[in-house]
Amino acid sequence: MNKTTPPVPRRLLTLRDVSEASGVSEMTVSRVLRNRGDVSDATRERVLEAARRLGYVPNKIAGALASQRVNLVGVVIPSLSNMVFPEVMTGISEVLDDTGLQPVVGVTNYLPEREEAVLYEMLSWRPTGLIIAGLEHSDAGRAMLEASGIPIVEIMDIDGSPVDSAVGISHRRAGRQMAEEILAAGYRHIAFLGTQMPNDHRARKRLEGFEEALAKAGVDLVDREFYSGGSALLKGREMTAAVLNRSPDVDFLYYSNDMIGAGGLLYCLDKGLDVPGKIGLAGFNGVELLDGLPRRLATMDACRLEIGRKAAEIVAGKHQGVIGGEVIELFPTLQPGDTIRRT
Amino acid sequence: MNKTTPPVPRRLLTLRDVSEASGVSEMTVSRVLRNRGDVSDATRERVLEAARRLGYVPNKIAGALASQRVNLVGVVIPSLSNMVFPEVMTGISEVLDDTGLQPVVGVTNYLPEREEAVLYEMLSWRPTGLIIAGLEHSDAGRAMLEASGIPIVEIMDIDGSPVDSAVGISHRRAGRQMAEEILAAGYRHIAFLGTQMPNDHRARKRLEGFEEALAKAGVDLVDREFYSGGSALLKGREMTAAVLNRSPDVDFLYYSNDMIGAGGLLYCLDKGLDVPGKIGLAGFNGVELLDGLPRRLATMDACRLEIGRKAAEIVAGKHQGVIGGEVIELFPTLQPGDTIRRT
DNA sequence: TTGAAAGCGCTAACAA
DNA sequence: TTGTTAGCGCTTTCAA
Repeated sequence: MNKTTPPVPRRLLTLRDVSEASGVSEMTVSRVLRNRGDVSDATRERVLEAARRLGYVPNKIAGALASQRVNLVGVVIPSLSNMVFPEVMTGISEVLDDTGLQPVVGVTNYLPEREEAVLYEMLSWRPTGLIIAGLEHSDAGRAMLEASGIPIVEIMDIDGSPVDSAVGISHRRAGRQMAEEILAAGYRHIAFLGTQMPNDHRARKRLEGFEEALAKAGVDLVDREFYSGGSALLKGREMTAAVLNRSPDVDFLYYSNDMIGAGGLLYCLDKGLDVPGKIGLAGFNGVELLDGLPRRLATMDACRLEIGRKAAEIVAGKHQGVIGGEVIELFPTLQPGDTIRRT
Repeated sequence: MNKTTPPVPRRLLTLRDVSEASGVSEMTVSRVLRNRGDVSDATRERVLEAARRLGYVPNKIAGALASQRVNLVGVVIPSLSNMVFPEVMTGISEVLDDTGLQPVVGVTNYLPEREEAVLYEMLSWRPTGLIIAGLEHSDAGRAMLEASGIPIVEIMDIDGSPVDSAVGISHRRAGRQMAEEILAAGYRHIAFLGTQMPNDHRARKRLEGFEEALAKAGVDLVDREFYSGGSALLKGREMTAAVLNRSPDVDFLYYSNDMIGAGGLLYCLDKGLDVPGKIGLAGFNGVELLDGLPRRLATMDACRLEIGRKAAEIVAGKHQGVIGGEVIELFPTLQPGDTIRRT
């Protein structure tokens, strides 16, 4: 079948094989392959040639055990499918790429017990550091983090007490800010549309901040609607239809994320509703998808890229002089777009 | 600060610590923690209690080295941000969750040199198996895969020669099928809009198949437009505007993915064009986003979930009796939606 | 049912 | 600049 396949070894190659093939001690081979210590150019060449010819791939398991060093950074996030975490990952990768550290992703699906299992699994590989979304963990999870002895960075959120370091925004404040903007524009009959996720603490905090600011102005939510599963864009349409039917006097729709907000916007435009005159809309996240919609949905950027970058910097030890335990708050910008009345 | 933090150990715990705390040999502790061999209930309890109390997390590095077994499956994909790979990951996780195997993701950004680096890094952890997108790899990459001695599953595409096993669809055929559908509907002035990505071999093959089928009917592409970077939805609009300006007689727009297709659809609807009467559109992937659009874009489902599942099953050894080297072709369904004329 | 010895493949530390 | 020795923390194997 294969004409030019190099002879498939019956067992995996070890340093010893390269050592024998190059006539140099294992130790020197190890030095060459790690670019460590002084090795003569001649020796280096011999070793590299032999390693290449044999197709040797080092065994990091043995290396890590011997050196007590692992170039892995655990990243624990609730989901990959909602557009926000891929961007966080991008920020993390950007920074780690220069450091020799490798991110390893674990996904929890917003389930505390999954988080615990993922954490246990990750920590058992003794990573150099760990980045984890959110400040809320099970007691056991928190205990593991505390006992891990490595830098822990909790990301996305800063409304709470981190185990070690934290990088994020205040979702409570973000909710408040949006509420204030909406009130300032004169809307008073406001509904909330969000995900049915008891463990999405950030969405919960945004809603709390939102209602708090409304209450301060003597305004209560007129209606609320929750969904779970399915196409967010479609759900946004359906929820919006439901709310507008049930509460015809509503003049503002606050969505817990941009995808359902986009669905709501498309629905309103389909129906020929006057946006933002008769009815305003706002989402959250600042996803780039919004740029292509017929009208720009009001939103707040969640600083995803920057959160990833800063978290990676902390793990990589780039914030020198700090003994850990730093909290970095980022400040999202409110993008009023075209779906909030100008005042 | 912390009232109830368990005493933070100055060094990480080892089996020996649990052994001493429970008065049982390391070997027996190891057995208990792995549920292996016969251990009396009394001993088991003592050990588990001690491990829990100390907050012991096993060191998988040492375990893997000693046992020559690693419960990791490498997954190498080009990108996390385009909606298709998260779904593949979901399929993989679904199957692996029952097997004790853990996926570890590496992202290549469609760069062959990154792929090579990621592969090297992954293989150096001696995973149980490896799932990798695409059939095209650098020579060195292919050599590493062949020498790895583990099950390799190349996914998404079957138009080529796999190193070992493969699960995917024929993108060439998918392109042909869509072309035939479009021709059957009577469209003749067809343009292609896609990504500017020399290393997106699957998009390339779809276009090749597409043009091949057109040629068979004596039809040539009227126009083509490529983009890179930015919001796909917005780019879809811009590209569509450009094509319609440049080639006013175009009656069909074939997009290389659903996101730009969705942008194009929104643009056409904005402009009040008669879709699908005067102009038809089609994308590729079958992303759930499409469900929320004002009109359903024609597309082909890429079988992402199923590809992930099948690949994981192969790696997990669930296809017994097969000695490896199996190729599983899946058959995407063409969803004509509302953007191709009915004939 | 439990324990003791050997060693997985590599690297730290030291010696030559 | 190169080599030797002694583990890293666990599991395999074999003995008790």
